[in-house]
Amino acid sequence: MMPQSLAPQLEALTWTPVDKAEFSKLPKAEQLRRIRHSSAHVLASAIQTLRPDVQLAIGPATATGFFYDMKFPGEPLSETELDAIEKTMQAVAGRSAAFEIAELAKPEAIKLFEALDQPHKVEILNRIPAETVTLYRHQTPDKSYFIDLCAGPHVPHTGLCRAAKPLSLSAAHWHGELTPSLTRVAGTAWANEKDLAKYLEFLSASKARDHRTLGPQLDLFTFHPWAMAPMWHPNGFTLRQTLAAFWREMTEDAGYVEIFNPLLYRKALFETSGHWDHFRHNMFVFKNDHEACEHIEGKKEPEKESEGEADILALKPMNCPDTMLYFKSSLRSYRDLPMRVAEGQILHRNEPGGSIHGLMRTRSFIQDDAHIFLTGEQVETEVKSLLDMIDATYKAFDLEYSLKLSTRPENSMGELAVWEQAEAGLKSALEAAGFTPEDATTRDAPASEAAESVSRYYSIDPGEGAFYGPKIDVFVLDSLGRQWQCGTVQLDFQLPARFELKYADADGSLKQPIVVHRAVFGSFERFIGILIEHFGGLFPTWLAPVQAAVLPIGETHLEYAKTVKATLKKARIRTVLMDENTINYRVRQAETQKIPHIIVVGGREADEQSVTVRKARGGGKQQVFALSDFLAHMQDLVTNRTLDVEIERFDALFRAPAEAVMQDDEAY
RNA sequence: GCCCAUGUGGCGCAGAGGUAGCGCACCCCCUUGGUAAGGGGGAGGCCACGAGUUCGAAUCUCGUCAUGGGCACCA
Repeated sequence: MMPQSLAPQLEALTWTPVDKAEFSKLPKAEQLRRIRHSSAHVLASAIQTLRPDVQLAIGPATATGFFYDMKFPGEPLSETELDAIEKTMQAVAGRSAAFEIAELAKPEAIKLFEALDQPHKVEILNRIPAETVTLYRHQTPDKSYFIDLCAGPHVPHTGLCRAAKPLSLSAAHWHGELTPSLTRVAGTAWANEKDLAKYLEFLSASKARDHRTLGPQLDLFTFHPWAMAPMWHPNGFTLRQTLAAFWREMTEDAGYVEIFNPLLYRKALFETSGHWDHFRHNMFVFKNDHEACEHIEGKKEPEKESEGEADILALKPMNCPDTMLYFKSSLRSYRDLPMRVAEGQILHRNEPGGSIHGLMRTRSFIQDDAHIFLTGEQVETEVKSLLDMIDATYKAFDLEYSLKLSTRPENSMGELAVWEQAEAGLKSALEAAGFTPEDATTRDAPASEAAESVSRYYSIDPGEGAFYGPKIDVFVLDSLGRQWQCGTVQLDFQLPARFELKYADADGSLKQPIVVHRAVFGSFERFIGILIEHFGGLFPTWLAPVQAAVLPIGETHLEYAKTVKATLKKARIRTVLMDENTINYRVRQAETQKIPHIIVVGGREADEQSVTVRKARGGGKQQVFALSDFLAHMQDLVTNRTLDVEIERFDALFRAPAEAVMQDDEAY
């Protein structure tokens, strides 16, 4: 693997072992970060042993482990090789070989990595401004050295990387190239085998709360290869409707009106909005053609260039453009502003195949969408109250979230000055709502200090804004620690201009309003996916598709069971009667269906007009209520939207976002 | 869209170049008395789809579609 001719040159360098004493004094989190980054080196060395032709790119630490991007010029790497890689990694770790550093002038380093046939390393070197660079090496079981261009820092020896395991393999893009050229081998690494075992156990436990597992199991929805989106079953639809009612209540209380527009539009609408230029390839576009079937059947030749422009139709991918049409439908006054218009219609986006993911990303979905038309002076107050609404909503589900401010992207529309003004507006609204920008000091603060106020920070994502304006996004983690954007608040100066929106101001002059796009849940689909995992399928009573099950002990109690069910049903408590098979069997059925209240009635209950209630996930705990008291209790849970569930908290370690902790350039 | 992997009755899985098995669910009968599976019987699959190799393919090869893990994208 190492050309013999290079050996003298490398030996001539001064190799210094990583300081053990210094490492042992580091905080645990920093040690772990080094373990993970060093594990990437151990991985790379193992792969280089097995596949000497591998060309390495970057190998940073992540929130739960590490990855290394690499290229295989010959045969691609297969998942079946991961076992062999793991064994070799263990052999490398088993040697407890020292990590050693050497400094080298950049031109020398370039020559070295050219000789080693490592073109990506050469490319990285050419981007580094520094005069000298550092190399790290460790010995592999075959007594040769694995040498990597790397800023470090590392652990003292490979033995500290024994609780590491390669997990997956995927494609990765090298610095913005369109075609992926690299293979990413990702793995997990921990301070010790016990933590590793705990994490692996967490991964398999997460599978059980994955919404894609729980959804069909609880009869909420299923997927079908012919359907372009999830198919909602009665239980799932009930859940959606319950959530939608919550949304309507919220928006009505906050002074919104709701409109209802068609799904299908002539393309002129999207040309006006600008979406046609930016997103038409992700829209479902077709020709209004009564003879389409004949064309498909080959009975008719498609017409060439004769089609009228008006015949090109598209399914709407967002609610903004048609909401603009609503605003324009009559002359508006400054007295109407802020004008808050909600619309929860089905949206269709032709998302790339590989991005579709359960409920989290679908080709058809509904947003709890609304647009607010307002003046510049109203922006800060309105955005602040939106942030308050978001906070209240997420608290209602006991969901942890993080906020991200996304600024002007490369493909932005409009003037720079307007963008800057908009970004400043969002920042001051964030601050008015009590959020401060996250910087290095807050992020690295010990967890105990940061815990109380962690959601009071927001991060900044430069260049990630929409093409028409900056935005604040709300992110929530799924059961596997992946981040998903849910709520959003977006400023837009472009649509009002493109649609020539006007309102009459107090002095009678016509002025242009600003538009705020906002969603609190984001999409119902995604939010429900998050909720399923958050509650592990056992929803709080108010949300549960089936809120109570009535189980008569024996046949003689069926009449009373029916009375109980009728009483609850009459009060719109979603209740089912389960009267087939043994009582044990039915209790088990109700438990596995995660029905929050399992009501068992026998002779005693019938005599006393009472119910014995077993609370799901309560370990079989029972409570006896008078029927009327239980009804009042249920009504109370529903009207107050009480969070009557225990939410399982996973170790914060495992819930951390699966993002690279190190930046590319630190990690070379 | 990209790379790798996977696709076997509704679901979860086993098997494997000579034409398929288990558990749950489903249907029928009996059973139903106090909190997580009562008993017996039955039905259900051209092994994702299309082509190729072969005397013979569910099994091997190629393609398509779908799913999974990431990447890229995300109005």
